[in-house]
Amino acid sequence: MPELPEVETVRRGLVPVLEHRRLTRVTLRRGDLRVAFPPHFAERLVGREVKRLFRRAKYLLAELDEGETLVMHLGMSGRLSVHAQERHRRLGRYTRVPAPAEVGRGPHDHVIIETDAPATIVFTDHRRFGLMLLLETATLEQHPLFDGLGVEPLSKRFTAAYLGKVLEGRRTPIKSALLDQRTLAGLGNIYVCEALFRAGISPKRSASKVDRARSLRLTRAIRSTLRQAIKAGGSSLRDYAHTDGALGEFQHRFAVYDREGAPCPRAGCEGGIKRIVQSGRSTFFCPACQR
DNA sequence: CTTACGGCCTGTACGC
DNA sequence: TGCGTACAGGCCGTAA
Repeated sequence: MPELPEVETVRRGLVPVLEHRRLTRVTLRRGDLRVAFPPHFAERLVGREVKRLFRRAKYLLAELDEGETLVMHLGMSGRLSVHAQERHRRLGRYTRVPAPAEVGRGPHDHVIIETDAPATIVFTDHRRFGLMLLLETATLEQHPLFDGLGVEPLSKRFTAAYLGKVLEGRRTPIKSALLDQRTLAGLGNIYVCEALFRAGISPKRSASKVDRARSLRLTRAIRSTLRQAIKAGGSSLRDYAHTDGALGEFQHRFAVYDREGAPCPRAGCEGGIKRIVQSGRSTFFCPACQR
């Protein structure tokens, strides 16, 4: 799935069942994701409290007590679904009624996390490009996964000046440079295509030849695209869904992505959307308005 | 150093 | 219907 807006939407869905909650049970159904689970992964999580749930690039991070952080990445096809458990009052005490037995029983359900919300969270990933790790909070930024990531595109540090600086001297096309998480953290193929269209920049333009005016337009286009996508709950194409199973809506607003042959949506433009392949990935753009 | 490419997995859509 | 091929939102290791 998931680029920044999708991961952010999932994060918001998980906050009520994770933040300031305790992990009561963790079950691993299979252990062969892109990165193997650390030893005793499940046992180490049980009983821990989640202090906050935040996002860096496309990573979801649950900061736990005792100085450790649970790192989650959804890869291409990962999903996190929340199944609320009921709380019944019986004999003056609250008794938990577990989620139905079929929850977490799918062939690609890898991890089941129960919390005292009470709720069951299931991590599903049929392509197994996702990962879950437990890392020390203090040295998180130095870990190879995070060391060298670019700035967050929705933070104050993301400015036209920053963009100009990180694109300087790069000989690769702007499309490829924006997909590189060291340039900017969190963009993927969809939102790069959409932002370049909004900024009127050709995906084939050399990154080093994105001038001042263009980098200003691009900065604004990236911010507006991401903000609107988050507001729409992300884009649901194949695997992506919210934690409650609802679908995102932003796919209905794509100007270029997956619209090969469609007329360019810009008023007054007679051109059509073209698809090309750049470093092995599909790029969609309007050759008439993107220069 | 930078950049390009293949591979990791499985599922789905499409053409014959 | 069945089969083969291409492709999919990410990332990493290797090679040039």
